[in-house]
Amino acid sequence: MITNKNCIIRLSRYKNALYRLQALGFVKVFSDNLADAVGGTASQVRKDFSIFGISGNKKGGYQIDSLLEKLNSILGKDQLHKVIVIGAGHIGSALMRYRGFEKEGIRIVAGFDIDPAKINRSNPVPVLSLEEVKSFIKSNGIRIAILAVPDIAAQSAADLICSSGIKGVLNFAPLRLKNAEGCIINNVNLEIELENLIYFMNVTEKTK
Amino acid sequence: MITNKNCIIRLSRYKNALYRLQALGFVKVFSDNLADAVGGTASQVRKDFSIFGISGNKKGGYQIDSLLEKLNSILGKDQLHKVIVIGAGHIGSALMRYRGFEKEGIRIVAGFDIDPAKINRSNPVPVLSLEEVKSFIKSNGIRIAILAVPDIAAQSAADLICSSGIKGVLNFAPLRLKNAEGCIINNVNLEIELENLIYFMNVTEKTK
DNA sequence: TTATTATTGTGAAAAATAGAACAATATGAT
DNA sequence: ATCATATTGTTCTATTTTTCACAATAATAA
Ligand SMILES: NC(=O)c1ccc[n+]([C@@H]2O[C@H](COP(=O)([O-])OP(=O)(O)OC[C@H]3O[C@@H](n4cnc5c(N)ncnc54)[C@H](O)[C@@H]3O)[C@@H](O)[C@H]2O)c1
Ligand SMILES: NC(=O)c1ccc[n+]([C@@H]2O[C@H](COP(=O)([O-])OP(=O)(O)OC[C@H]3O[C@@H](n4cnc5c(N)ncnc54)[C@H](O)[C@@H]3O)[C@@H](O)[C@H]2O)c1
Repeated sequence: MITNKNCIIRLSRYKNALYRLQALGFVKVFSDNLADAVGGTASQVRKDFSIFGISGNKKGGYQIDSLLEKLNSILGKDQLHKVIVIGAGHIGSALMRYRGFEKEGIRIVAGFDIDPAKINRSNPVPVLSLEEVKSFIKSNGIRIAILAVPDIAAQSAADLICSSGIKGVLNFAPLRLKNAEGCIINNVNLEIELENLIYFMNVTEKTK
Repeated sequence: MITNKNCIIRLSRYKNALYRLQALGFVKVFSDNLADAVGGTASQVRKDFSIFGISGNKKGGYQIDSLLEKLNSILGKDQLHKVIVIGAGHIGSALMRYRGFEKEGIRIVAGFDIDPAKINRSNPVPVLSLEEVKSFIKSNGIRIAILAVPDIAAQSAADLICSSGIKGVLNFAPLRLKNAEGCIINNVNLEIELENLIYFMNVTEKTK
């Protein structure tokens, strides 16, 4: 089993680059084209493919369409993923209004909030009461949730949705959540992203 | 020079955990407490500290206050960082309204948009015209920008701000930007984050 | 004071990841 | 039909990152 997160991120990048190349009319691609496109080495591209049993043609490179098919299958993109958002505040609303996920086969189907003032059943993405979340998850077979509630509420919200059948959570609250058995929690911590950027800005500055 | 991004992210996590412990009244901490708090191993905590010349006391652990001082200094948190946001749309507005950055010494001082309808000089965080961005960066000594414009506009916006003196960019547009010499661009790609989550959900499901 | 214990700091080992090298081979040229 | 060339697939090598292990030593107890 591949546990290398960076490797999987590269697969996503290859896939995105391939769509761009395809849109430009290209039919085949070489490992060094892909390396250029995502900022890696040709050797790593081939190694990544080799790990997943993807092969091309000696001297002929890779057929973009069949390569995309394989990558999409590995990345689970051969099906639509329904996602819910917990917390319809600033971040939650921005995500619910974002139309860019659809083209990736990711559809935000509903938001949930504890504040009655946030509830709106007639939105393009309806915002429902948190009390309905359990039954919504079960009856719609939802497996993925984005957590965008205040820090203080994040753990209890995570517990609630995981016990309702959610298998993967993308958490925006800047704290480490205890994850329930069988549920993966990934974090998007923007404070830390900025701190990281600042660190590397400072060291490159000093080195120069 | 340390180029290990994960290591720097861990330093941020240690720092955050230390503030929580401090708030709970703790004065000293051991490597295994920190390991528990951030989800790592005690020896990695000590190794991370050792890399940066941070030392504690044999049998006595680490003094939280002096440890925080050192981590904060490494992470550049002994000064306020002024940040601008380019693109006052969904994501940009959410970030500008977010009050959680202040406690991290990160202050969003202005937003910029190309759409006159988005301009609002009386907001708590004013939204100005993109035409003003160059002079704003120079006269306020801004070094960091968050890029939250549509994909199609991202490269030209990045070029503009980097040539105006920005040294670090946190980019939300889901594409790889060519970075100008002397300017670091880090990406927050939520599509890829979700894809990654889906991949690992699927493999753990299959393995189980 | 001396012994015991807990914890650090770090060098060495192991594991994971990336990169280089090159044989194998398909393609296109002559 | 043969040769030259370009590109893959994979093995081998190098680098990076993590973990282990334990001597050094400070704190505490006897
Ligand atoms: N807004 C940002 O730019 C930003 C940046 C970084 C991190 N974050 C983090 O993202 C999270 C959300 O931030 P935000 O700015 O959107 O906050 P927000 O206050 O705007 O929105 C939070 C929403 O969650 C709802 N809520 C509270 N408890 C709930 C519960 N138990 N179940 C469901 N809904 C609940 C609130 O009613 C509110 O609508 C926070 O943890 C914050 O730290 C936000
Ligand atoms: N909203 C989300 O949840 C989300 C999620 C993932 C990625 N993103 C990415 O973040 C970026 C912004 O998304 P959004 O939803 O906030 O878009 P948006 O359309 O709501 O906002 C973009 C803003 O940028 C402004 N703009 C356009 N060109 C500009 C320029 N050259 N300079 C300055 N401002 C300019 C527009 O006027 C608009 O106000 C996009 O690249 C998007 O793909 C957004």
